[in-house]
Amino acid sequence: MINITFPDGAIREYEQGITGFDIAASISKSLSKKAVAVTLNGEMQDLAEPINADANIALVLRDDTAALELIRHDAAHVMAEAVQELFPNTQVTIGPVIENGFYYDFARDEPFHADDLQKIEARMRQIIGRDAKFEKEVWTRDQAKQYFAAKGEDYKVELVDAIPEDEDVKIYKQGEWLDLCRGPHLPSTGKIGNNFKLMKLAGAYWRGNSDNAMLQRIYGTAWASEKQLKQYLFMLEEAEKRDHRKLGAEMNLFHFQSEAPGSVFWHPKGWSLFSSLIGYMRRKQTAGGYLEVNTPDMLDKGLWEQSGHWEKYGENMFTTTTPDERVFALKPMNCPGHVQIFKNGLRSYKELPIRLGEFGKVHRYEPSGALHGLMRVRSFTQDDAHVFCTNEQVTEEVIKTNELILSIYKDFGFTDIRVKFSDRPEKRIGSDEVWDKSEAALKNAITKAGVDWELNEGEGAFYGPKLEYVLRDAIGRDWQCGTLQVDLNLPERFGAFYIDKDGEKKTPVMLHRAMFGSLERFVGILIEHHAGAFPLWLAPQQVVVCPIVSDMDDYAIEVRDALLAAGISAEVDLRNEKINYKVREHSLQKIPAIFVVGGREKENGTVAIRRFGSKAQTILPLAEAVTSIVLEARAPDEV
RNA sequence: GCCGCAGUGGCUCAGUGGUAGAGCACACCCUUGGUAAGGGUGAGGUCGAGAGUUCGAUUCUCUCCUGCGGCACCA
Repeated sequence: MINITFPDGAIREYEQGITGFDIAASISKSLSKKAVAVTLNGEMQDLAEPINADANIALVLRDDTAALELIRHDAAHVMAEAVQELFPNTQVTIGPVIENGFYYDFARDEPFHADDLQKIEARMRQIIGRDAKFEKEVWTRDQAKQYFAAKGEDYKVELVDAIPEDEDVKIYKQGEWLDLCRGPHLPSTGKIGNNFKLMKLAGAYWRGNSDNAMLQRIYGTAWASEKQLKQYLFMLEEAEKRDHRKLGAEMNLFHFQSEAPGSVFWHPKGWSLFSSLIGYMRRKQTAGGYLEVNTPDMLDKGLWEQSGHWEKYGENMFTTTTPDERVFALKPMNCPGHVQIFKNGLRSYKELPIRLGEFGKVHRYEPSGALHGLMRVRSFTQDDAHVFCTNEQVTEEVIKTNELILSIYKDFGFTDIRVKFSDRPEKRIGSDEVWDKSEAALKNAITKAGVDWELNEGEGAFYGPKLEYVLRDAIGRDWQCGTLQVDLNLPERFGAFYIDKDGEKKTPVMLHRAMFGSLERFVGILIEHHAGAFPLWLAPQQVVVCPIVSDMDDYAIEVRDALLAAGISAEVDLRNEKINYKVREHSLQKIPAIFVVGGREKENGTVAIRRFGSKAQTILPLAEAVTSIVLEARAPDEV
């Protein structure tokens, strides 16, 4: 007999080899119907798996969050079966659960088409209707390899080979179909339910490696209930409405065109936003002890060879050859330029730390398929800075920078921040000893700063380890923005030094950091975060004044001028249109405030204010209205 | 870069092997209307680029460019 402990602490005795299903049945019939799996000492397993020793168990019911993973995983299996039934010459590869759903990668000579998805989905519903049991078998390695080889499933053979020697080769059958799988699964396909949808087709490399074959991936979403599925689909629609590319065009902020792929044409309103960000950041940096500089966009190839960029970053660089045959590269980073400023003249330890900031526009030849609106471009502006300091100052500078970064995100309403620590990449410069030092220094500093971080192995910059600040927007999407890197390599390569107390030359440590990261991307994030409805301080156009009839035009202009004089960006809409029309149009443009002026307002020297997102009208004397807008339009650092 | 899909007036989209249409936007006229689309008239397109098939291509084929969804890469 074995002792089974339940979540409420109750202990019951059962015969050895009893299954989760039997245990559920021993408690109640309804429980045995609802249960889909069991966690044994915290690990989920099949309901049908025998339990052979004392254990803590908890039954997993179909509506539990934990069951969602099984629903999605099983949906992937069913999709694979459906695909093989419909398209016999298709190999199956892997099909994991992902956030919100699942996918399965297939190898097939013919491409799938969008309308195949409906067919596959219909077949999946049939398979689910058959309600076949998921049955686990343990095979020998050879048996599995022979089976899959005979079926022409080359990828599965490779997967069997990759299973560690001490692990069983598990097979799950669902009716006639079977797959190599670690499990666990639901009791039967019927438990998956019908709340799933195939979403899209995509190419994906086998094992995520671009040297490997391109497979065909089908993505699906699956949920426990219809309500959840609908909610998810609704959320996707909402996200689409916020798409910065769509809003950017509608709100006349910027555009792209094919002659400059990946480079932005900023329109007046978009540039106003962009400039507000720079103005804000300039104030924050000045307050933080930074000095602003500006360095050349194009520098001789030789300098990039010296920095190591030519070798390690060359494939991302734009170059140009002048009529006199010199080769220049457009800067992909600002650091080499900043080192030149540091080096220009003798530096004393008394000057350190020196913090040089630049709103530098960098150019990077990004793979064509990576381009994506403002989020991924080929030329972008960084709020880049380099802090030159002594070894002893690293910790304090990292802590300061970290504080500054977090306070900035907070000003923009981002409080859900994750920090990733990326250590040495394969493609790098400098010795392992130097890397040991710089990684330790950065780790030590952020630990002191009290930052929780997760390791991002091998993702550092080629010259040093880095922190990446990932922020989560209003609808739960993550964006990488800030970065903070410790660099012991470039200063040495460039022969930068300062004279220390003892009169000796010392090589400074260089911290690279950006807070917005890319201004372009940050604007994109803000557009999506606010769904285009910017807070007053950022809104490119803050107020529009609309006269109701043309007799009020002169007063409307007076109101507009009062706003302009107070530093508010305001326009007046004198068009021969009804007030309804004007309100609609300016609301679609998400202008934060519409000042409506008619006969009553003109007579009383007031304005009727309608704020974006509300139908309410507030009547205020003009001077008061201007003051309240001015107060609200202050940047967060000026409040 | 790789896989798949797409590219028609400023925007959203319809359509055809015999050189194109709608709505919105735009211009002009009428209308002066209190908080999400008043009415009329008009102008606007070498149907992404190049080549091929054809008597004839925006439509079919190929190549390229750009975009979209992923993958890979990354701020």
